[in-house]
Amino acid sequence: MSTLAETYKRSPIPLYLQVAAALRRRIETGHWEPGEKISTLEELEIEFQVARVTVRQAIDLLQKEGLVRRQQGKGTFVARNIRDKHWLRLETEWPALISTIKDNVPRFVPVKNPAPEPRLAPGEGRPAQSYKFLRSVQSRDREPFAVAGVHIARHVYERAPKAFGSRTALPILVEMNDVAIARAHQTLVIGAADAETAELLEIPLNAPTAEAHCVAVDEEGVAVYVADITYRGDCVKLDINLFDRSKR
Amino acid sequence: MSTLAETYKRSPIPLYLQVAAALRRRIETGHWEPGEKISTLEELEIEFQVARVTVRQAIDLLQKEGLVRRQQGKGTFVARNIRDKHWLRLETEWPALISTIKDNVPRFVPVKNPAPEPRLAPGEGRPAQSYKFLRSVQSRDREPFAVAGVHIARHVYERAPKAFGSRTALPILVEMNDVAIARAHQTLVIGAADAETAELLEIPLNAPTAEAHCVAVDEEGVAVYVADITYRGDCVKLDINLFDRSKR
DNA sequence: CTCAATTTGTTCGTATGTATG
DNA sequence: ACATACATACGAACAAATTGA
Repeated sequence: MSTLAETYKRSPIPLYLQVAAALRRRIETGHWEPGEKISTLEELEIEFQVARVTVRQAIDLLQKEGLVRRQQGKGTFVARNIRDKHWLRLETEWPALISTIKDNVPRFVPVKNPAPEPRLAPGEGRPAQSYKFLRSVQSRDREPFAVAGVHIARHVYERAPKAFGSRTALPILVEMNDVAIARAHQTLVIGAADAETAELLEIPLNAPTAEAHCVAVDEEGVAVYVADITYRGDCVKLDINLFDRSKR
Repeated sequence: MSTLAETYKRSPIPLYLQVAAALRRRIETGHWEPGEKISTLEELEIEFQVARVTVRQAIDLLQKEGLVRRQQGKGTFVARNIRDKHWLRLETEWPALISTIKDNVPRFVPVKNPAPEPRLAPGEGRPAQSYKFLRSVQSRDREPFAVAGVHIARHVYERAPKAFGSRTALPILVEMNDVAIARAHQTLVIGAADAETAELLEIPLNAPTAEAHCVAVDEEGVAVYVADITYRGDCVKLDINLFDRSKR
């Protein structure tokens, strides 16, 4: 028995969209190179076990997206001018992290009242008495790639409110050489865009996202910086250096 | 004008599924606690700007999933027995990584011929002359959470074929104290499950995944271990230690 | 040039799913 | 619960373009 049908049924999403996503992926991963001919309708309808019209509907979508070009009697071909995915590297080491975000220019967006409380997991430090909450959208080439919700301990914020209102917060914190950061860490999970995030990032509702939760703790164990950053899932790439004996 | 409609239109996915996913997420993130009453149909139809029947349809789904319980005349309530999401921590540091995967018991699955060539990005080392390719499913509590495709340099594999056929490869490599690993690194992106992965992981086609690409290089600069591991997106959590002056 | 094989394009009928008011 | 409109999915048949024998 075909287990493919079971896989389809696991999702309530229309068949042609499931097929389209599978084909899109083959193109993105290079399974089919730019300019190359993809499988024929007949091969695809057999492989995916769906009707001819359904495969066509899926390919219609890809054509609208500019991913493929069709030619009657010849076949369907991957477009030649696919811009290779430009990844946004999320840094996993402190100095690199700071230096990459230093020059980001966030667009600050109004905060709905009341401002949310920072979520602090056990071991992420004691909360400060009060926080200033800022919300901003980070863009590159006019395209938004992340929304950040940042809590800054009030006593830290008050020392440079203008700076915090115009630049990303972490580098400012680092430059304050009398606010010593003792520890910083970050967790990362895969999530999905809620309505507000989807609108700010210009992505579909529930599109996959990377949700970073970043906390910096001062020498008294107080969490002076608590950020929740939601990245577009389709552009982030983590590069983790596990081990390097050659340099050390 | 409502920008919500635009957000909906960005996705071809049926409205009630988009709404269902949004509600599901509120429950999973704890926006609505177990046992708590969720918004009324009327509130939801206003918030999401859809017809009442569409909201009902969305909630029907959640009820089938066992996430909510409805009571005529009272409201809809979050189920009390939602098992809290148990995250699978992906380690980002070498010793922790090795020790956590050391005791994993993979289930090896047949490899389709021909075995794929390892993908090596620039800077990831020279390829070995030949590789042995193994494919396995990793599970926890009987639930599969990752599929791994592992390339092991042939000359390394031949020294302990039985071990490589029954345990995870990295710890075996580490134990071979004459095969010196000079560098190891890992990249991580968000992907989507293809048909084969979906079936092995028992998730819907195109469900979000975390795709890890892990490479270990020996002292001659040869990539002796190249793994592509696909994790279920709904269970992985990265914990990245950015900075810790308190211990060092 | 013609013919056949291949491949995409189009249409029809039917059944079911989605969304509204 | 009902009536309505449109979308999704199937199978089948036929049309049109391309290719090579």
